[in-house]
Amino acid sequence: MSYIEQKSLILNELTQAKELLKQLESQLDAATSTTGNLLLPKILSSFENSLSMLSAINSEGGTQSQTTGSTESPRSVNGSRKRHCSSDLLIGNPSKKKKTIQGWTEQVRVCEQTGLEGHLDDGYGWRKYGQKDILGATYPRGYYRCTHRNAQGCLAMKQVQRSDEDPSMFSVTYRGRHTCIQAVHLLPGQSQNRHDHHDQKRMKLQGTVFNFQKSCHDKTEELSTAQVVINSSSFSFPSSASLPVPSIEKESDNNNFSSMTPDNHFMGSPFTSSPSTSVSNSSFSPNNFGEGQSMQNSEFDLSEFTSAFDPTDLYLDFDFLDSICSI
DNA sequence: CAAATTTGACCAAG
DNA sequence: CTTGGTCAAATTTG
Repeated sequence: MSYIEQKSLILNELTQAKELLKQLESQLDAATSTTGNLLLPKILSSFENSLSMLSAINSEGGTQSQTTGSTESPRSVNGSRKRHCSSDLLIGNPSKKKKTIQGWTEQVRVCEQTGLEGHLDDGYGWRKYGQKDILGATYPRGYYRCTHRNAQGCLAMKQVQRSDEDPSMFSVTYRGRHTCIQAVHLLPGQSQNRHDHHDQKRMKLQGTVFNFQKSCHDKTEELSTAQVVINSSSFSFPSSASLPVPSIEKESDNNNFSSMTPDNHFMGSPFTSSPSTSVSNSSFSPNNFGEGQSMQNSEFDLSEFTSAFDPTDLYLDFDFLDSICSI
């Protein structure tokens, strides 16, 4: 079956499911189910987002599956490139191109419009390892990697860049997946905090407006951009965490927001809220750190993070879509 | 003291 | 050459 055929099938199914959801919504309205009414718009918007993003996927290229198929970067894990003795290393490993694009798994824009202390935490510890001025951008781009890179070989990274036109908006680009276990959050004393933290986050995200827009660039590594507009109007966050805050904010001369952290979930909220992380990543998500995946089945919050980052996976990560995948 | 950040230099790709 | 990404020494932070 060709890629295009699969795509149209999935589109059909999604559209149908969306219509069904609309019907369900109207029925629920009549029945006045308050809890359901909160969820339905989210689910609906997820469908619409999925549809738009799916149609954005290049039909013949299959760019996403390609890029994410090899999520792990080619760079050596031990990766030390020494400045002085680098020659032997590179000669010994000539095949490796070291960096390249291919790992971009998700790009999320986080915009905190009103909230000041909106401390969106993605639950991970990040260590900044670089900052660069980007051509055409007013603000520098910060480079972060997982704190546990050395300890656990976690290759997750992210880039944070403040938007030029709207300085209150950050563009966060994730690369790689977390294979680490965030020890902080597993501590008995703090696990409860983390739980609460999550709950707050979830509540917060209920007031979130999601605008998924296609970024139909010609670059193959470019993925659909999820624009997350967060109306954190009434939520104040205890800035309990000593989370790594991008240095951008420090140099913010003007901003009223003093502690904004451009963080987010890997998957954006409409997806994280579905506990159906049965992980339907059939073909993708080649995780070489097999032991790190043991958490999938048990911990709900962890399963959120271990889910695939490939948008393709994201969209198909619904239970009722599993059948479609098997087409 | 360790851990995180800053910052200029290095490196590959275009 | 320029540009974006990374390294690592120096510095800051807790």
